[in-house]
Amino acid sequence: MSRYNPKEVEPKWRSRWNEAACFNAQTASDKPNYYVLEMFPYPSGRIHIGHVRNYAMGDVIARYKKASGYNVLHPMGWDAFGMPAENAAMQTDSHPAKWTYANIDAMRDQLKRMGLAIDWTREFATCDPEYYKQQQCLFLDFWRRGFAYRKESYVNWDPVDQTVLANEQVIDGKGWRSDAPVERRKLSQWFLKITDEADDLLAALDDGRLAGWPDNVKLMQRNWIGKSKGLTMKFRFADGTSQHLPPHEFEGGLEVYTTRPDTLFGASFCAVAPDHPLAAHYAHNDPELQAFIAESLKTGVSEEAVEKAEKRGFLLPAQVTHPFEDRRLPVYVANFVLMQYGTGAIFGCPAGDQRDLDFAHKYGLDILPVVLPPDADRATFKIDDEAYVGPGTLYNSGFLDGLSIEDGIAAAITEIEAMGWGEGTTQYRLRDWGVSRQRYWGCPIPAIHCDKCGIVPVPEKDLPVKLPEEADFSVPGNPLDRHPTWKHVDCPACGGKGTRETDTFDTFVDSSWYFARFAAPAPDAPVDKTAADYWLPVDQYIGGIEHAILHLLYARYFTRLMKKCGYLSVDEPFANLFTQGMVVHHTFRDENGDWLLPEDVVVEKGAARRADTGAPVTIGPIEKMSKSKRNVVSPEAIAETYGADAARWFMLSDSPPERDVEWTDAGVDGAWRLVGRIWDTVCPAKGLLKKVDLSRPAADAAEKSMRQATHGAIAGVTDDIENFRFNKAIARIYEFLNVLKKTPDVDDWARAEALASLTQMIAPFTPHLAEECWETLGGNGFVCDAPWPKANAALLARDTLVLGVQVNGKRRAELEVAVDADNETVEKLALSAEGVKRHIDGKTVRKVVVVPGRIVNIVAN
RNA sequence: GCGGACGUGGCGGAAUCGGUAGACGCAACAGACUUAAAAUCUGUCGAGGGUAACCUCGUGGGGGUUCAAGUCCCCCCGUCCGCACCA
Repeated sequence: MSRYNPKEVEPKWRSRWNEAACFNAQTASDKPNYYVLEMFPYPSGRIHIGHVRNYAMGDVIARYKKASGYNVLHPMGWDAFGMPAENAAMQTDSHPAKWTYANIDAMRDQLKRMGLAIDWTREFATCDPEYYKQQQCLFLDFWRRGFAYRKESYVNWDPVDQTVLANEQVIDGKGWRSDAPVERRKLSQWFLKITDEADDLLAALDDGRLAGWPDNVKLMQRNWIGKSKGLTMKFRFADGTSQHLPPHEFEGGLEVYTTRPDTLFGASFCAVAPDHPLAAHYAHNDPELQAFIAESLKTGVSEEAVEKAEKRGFLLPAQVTHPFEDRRLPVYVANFVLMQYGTGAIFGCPAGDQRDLDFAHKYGLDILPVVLPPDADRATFKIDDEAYVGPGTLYNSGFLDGLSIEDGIAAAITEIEAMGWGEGTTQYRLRDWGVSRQRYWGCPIPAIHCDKCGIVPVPEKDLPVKLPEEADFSVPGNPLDRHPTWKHVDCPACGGKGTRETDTFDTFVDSSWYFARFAAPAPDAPVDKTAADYWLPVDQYIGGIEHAILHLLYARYFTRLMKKCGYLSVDEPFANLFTQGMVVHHTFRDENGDWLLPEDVVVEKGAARRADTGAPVTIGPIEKMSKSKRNVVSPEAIAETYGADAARWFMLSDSPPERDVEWTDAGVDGAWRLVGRIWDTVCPAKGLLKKVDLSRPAADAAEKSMRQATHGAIAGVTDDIENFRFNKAIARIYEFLNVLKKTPDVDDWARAEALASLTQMIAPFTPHLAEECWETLGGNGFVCDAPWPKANAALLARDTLVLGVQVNGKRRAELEVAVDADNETVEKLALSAEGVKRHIDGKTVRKVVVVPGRIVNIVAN
């Protein structure tokens, strides 16, 4: 028996798969189709062990589905635009394209060495002009149909990266990548009208279209979209307080949005956001107000933590009238009102809203309770420091008195609508998607600015708008904007002088439709419709939970737009979603604060030092592996020593796939031992499949226990793979292997069945080893083409089973009984069992509970 | 603050419907092989007590429902994630 040598075996099978084009998806096939896709990687330079885990999971599914008779599409590509390439260009004085393509070459090579069942013929990078040309086509289509527009707006400006960030890229007031405090700037930006689709994006979360998605992701998206129903109404300005207001902006009054119109009778003030036009109007001649506004805007974005709870306001000269009662309400500028949500103005009901209550306390405003809690006494119920937001009955509320909150809301809306002061409306937290980035390394937005014609689309015949090859990356800012020639072009409409749009797309645009391009590449269109209809939606999408909101929401939105434009027929891109956990590791920094690779650090007794110099090292928190913090573990050393199979096996062992795992070096040995054990088990059976005809019925009925183990394993492993329980599938394979080892004397037929099944079951996990075993056993063709074994139901049934017997809920004995034994027999046997007799001796048996096939419990005292 | 998930041996984790807690792996320990080491193989491995058979305790803490609770209910503690002045 020769020792298994992955260094020889693994490359051999990879080249054989390659020659046979084993994993290329069929364009025409009568098999059912299955599209499995992992979120494509950013080409950061090297793959790390987290990538291995991610792609190994998809590979298990791909190989399992292929063996199960599907025409499988499992493609790979590169999310290749983005800032790191540009930063690298700045630092190394090279070009982002060069850096990116070099990284892609290196990572493709590494991924290929993992033995993934990928159709590499469909590979592309989003920075390929053929891809981004089609993206520009899509955009022109969207623009033409009114899904894209420009608007002047405040943006989140990252002062370090010198770029605009989406709201969702701002975390705690800081840039998601740079960690620098974000500033506000006003720029003219491109937007996609994702809010138009908010309702359908939300509805699909609940109506079964996303039944294959995890609940937590759906919940996050639901919260992100943040739909609320309420009333938009105008509070009329009181006589004599509005004569200086610009009439076109404030005609009819001050517009506010509320979800609680039932509390209108409790209103004691109105407030507008610091950046509301009304505030701006009065600030014009009021330096004090100007200062207040400036202060509020600053804290609003960057230092919310500092003055978190403090509600501050500035009283305006204007007053408004109450819609139902003859009284006036003061109007404030308040730092806790947000311009971006609703109308940027509110009415305050201190009794029913904590913020309003805090504000009322501070400025001495009336606090009139209007909701009486169910068990409260209206004579004594009072609001002190806590607003009442619970259920109850309306009171102190004129025509709403006695109504529930729900009925009160409806009645108030009806009344306001009848008065013509406003109407019931729906609001979303979700805002339109700003897609402009002031960067070089992205897909150019195909538009031309002309003094005469305004903004003109680039004609399709002129696409792609390619990035200029020469660019200056030596200073921050947008290299496209300062390029000497690139942006100067003729206006396609009038032929006069024009300038190109120098913004490029947010890279989330690139990743919003790549799955469609993989499935349906076409030379002259974004997608080939027939192929897209065949493959989409993606049957199984796999990726990190960190993309639960942004990427997944944008991709869902894009799919809807592409459907509206006739490119696709589905509106949901991903039928089933699995969010795998991340591989995490401690971060390490040396005395200078520089990040260190784990392989350069030695940790002993909780203290860390550099492997080379012995200098002390600070152990940082456990974080997701990322290139920037260098807490990455390279799979190369592992693959070099133990082979790709051991690395794959190890990454899928032990931990449930959805959970984060902390990387430890310790366990790889176990995976390597497994590889050796399987090889040692298979080797002595060389050529067995040539001797035995497994298609004929079993030779000997006496081998039932071996066959039961085999078929039990098949059933279990199959079920576990189907349900993404790879760790359990692996545990079952170990169990089966243990059984095989403990039953050396079985006939050839049963042994052949066991070993063939074992080989097939490990094939999705350790594909090279499986092929080598298959060949050794004398199997036909590739094991990856062999049909997945089917568990025989007759062999899963047992004749006897072992029942636990409890006395007063504590296990005292075990019984082996026939599966079909009746309760009386079981009860009799249980009562006479040795361990049981000891515990009921001298007691009276009060009750015997027999749960067939599960347990017996004897109650005695 | 709001919403969600989770808490099981030294470690990762298993336990499908409320039914024998700790499968499987890692680490550790002991033994075999070896001049020796590595590799491999065999065995032990929740805690406490007992020569042993076996007994007691045990799934973050406290209470409850039940013949029976890791699992269900209530309260508390802790960890993680998402959102965070959303009117």
